[in-house]
Amino acid sequence: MQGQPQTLYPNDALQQLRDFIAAGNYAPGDRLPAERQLIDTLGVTRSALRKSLDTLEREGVIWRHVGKGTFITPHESASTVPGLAELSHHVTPFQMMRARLSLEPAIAREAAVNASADAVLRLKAARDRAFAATNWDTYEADDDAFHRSIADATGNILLLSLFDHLNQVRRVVAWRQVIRNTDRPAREHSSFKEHDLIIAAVEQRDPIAAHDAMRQHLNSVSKRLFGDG
Amino acid sequence: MQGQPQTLYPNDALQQLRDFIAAGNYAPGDRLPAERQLIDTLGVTRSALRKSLDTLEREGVIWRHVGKGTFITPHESASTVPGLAELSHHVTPFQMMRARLSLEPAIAREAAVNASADAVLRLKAARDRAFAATNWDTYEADDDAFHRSIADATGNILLLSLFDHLNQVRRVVAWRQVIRNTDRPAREHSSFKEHDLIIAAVEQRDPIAAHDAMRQHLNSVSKRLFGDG
DNA sequence: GTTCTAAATTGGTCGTGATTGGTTGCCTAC
DNA sequence: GTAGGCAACCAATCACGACCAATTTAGAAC
Repeated sequence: MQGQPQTLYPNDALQQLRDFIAAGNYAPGDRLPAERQLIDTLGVTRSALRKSLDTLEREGVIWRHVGKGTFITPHESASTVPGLAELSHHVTPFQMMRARLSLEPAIAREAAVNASADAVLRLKAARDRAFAATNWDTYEADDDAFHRSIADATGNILLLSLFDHLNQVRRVVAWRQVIRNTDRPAREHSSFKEHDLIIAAVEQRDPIAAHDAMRQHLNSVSKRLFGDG
Repeated sequence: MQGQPQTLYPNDALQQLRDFIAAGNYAPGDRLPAERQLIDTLGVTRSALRKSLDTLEREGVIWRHVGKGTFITPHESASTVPGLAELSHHVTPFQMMRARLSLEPAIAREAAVNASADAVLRLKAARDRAFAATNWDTYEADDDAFHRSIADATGNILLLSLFDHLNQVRRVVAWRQVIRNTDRPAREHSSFKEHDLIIAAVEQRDPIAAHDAMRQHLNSVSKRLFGDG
C-alpha cells in the first residue's frame, strides 16, 4: 500500500518507529541512532519523527537528553499498551473487576451530580428492561445497557467513552465460568435491589450514596464471580 | 459518465463521493484527496462536496481535521462511540477535569495497593524529571509521564489502557488559555509537594491517602486552570 | 600525561511557507 | 427573496531549514 509516496495518515511514523525499535533488538539503556540519521532510515520528516519520539517518551519507552542522544528506558516496564483486541487477552477477570470498581462508582457519583430528568427516566427504563429479561443472555445485554445509561447520565461524553472502552474489553474477557443454575434471573436476584438503590441515589442527587451503591453492587457481582469478596 | 456538468438533483454530489470512495479501494485510516482536489476530480462545487462530507462524517464513514486532511474511519467502531479525534472536539476542559477526577484518584488507590518496589522507583524517577524541567513544555511531558507511571504502578494493564485513552483526548483538548506567567515551573510549584504526597501514600501502601492526595492534586490543577474550585 | 580549546554531534527551538479543513461574505440564477 | 456557486480569508498542521545549547570528541599546547 506504499505505492503513493505522499503522506499516509499521521500515526504512520510512530508505527514505523515502533517497528524499527522492535526489529533492532535494543536492550534497556541502549542508544538509538540520532534523529537526523533516523529520518533517513525511516524516510520520515524530523517533525513527524520527533512527534513519535515524544509519544514514546511519554509512554516511558525512551529517554532523551540534549547532546547525548535517545536511549531505551533502563527499566523494562512492558508498558506498551496493545490494541483493544490484544488487550483483552492479557486482562484477567480479576483485573477487569478492579478496573470496574475503579471507574464505575466514580461515574455513578458524577451521574448523581449531573443527571437530567430525562436521563433518570432512561435509567429507569433500562432497569425495567433488565427486570423483564426472560433469559440470561438478554439480561446481560440489558444489564450492560443499564450500566451504560448511568455513564450516559453523567452528561460527560468523555466519561461515556471511557466506560465504552472498558466495556469493549469486558465483552471479550473470558469469564464463562459464571454459575447459572437457573434459566433466568430470579426476581429476587440481588442485582435488582442494588440497581434500585443506585437509581434512587442518582434521583436524589446524592453523589456519595450513588458512589457507594455502585461499589456495593459491583462487589456483589464480584462475589458471585469469584466466590467471595 | 455525466454528460451534463450542471446540477442534477441535490444528492448527486453525495452519490458521486460515495462512488469515488468505493472505487478508490481506500483502507481504513487512508487519507482522501484534499477538498480542493476532490472538487476537480468529481466536478462538483466545494459547498456541495462539503455538505456530502458532512453527511459521511455524521455516518462515521470519514474523519476530518483541519490542517491534516480527511480520512477513512480507522475501524468499524459502533456509531455511538465517536473516534478519539472526534471526541476531543466535543469535550470541554471542564468535562476533561471531571473525568480525570473520576478516574485518576481511583487509579492512585489501586497503585497504593499493588505497586511493586520497582514501580515506586520509577515513580520517583518520573517525579525527579518533572522537578528538573527547565520549561513548561518539558514539564508537561514529565508531569504526563508521572501520572502515567502511577497508572503503570497498578499493574493493571486495563487501568493503564483507560488512562491512556483519557490522556490521548487530553493532549488534544484545547486549553491553551492556561496562564503561564513564568518561563518555567517554580520550585515551590504546588504540584511538586502534591506529587510527593502521592508517592508517599503509594509507598506506604495507604490506598485512602493515595486516593485523597491525587484528588487534592487534581483539584489544585483545576484551580489553576479555571481560577477556582 | 594533563589540560585547555575548538570542532563535531545531538536533542530542542524558532520562523517561514505551503497545505488543509472551516468560515464568511459577495453575487448570480432561479 | 432565497439558495447555492464562488472566492477570499482563517486557523491548524506540517515540512523544511537555520539556529541554539548541552555534550562529547579530537587535537593542540605544554
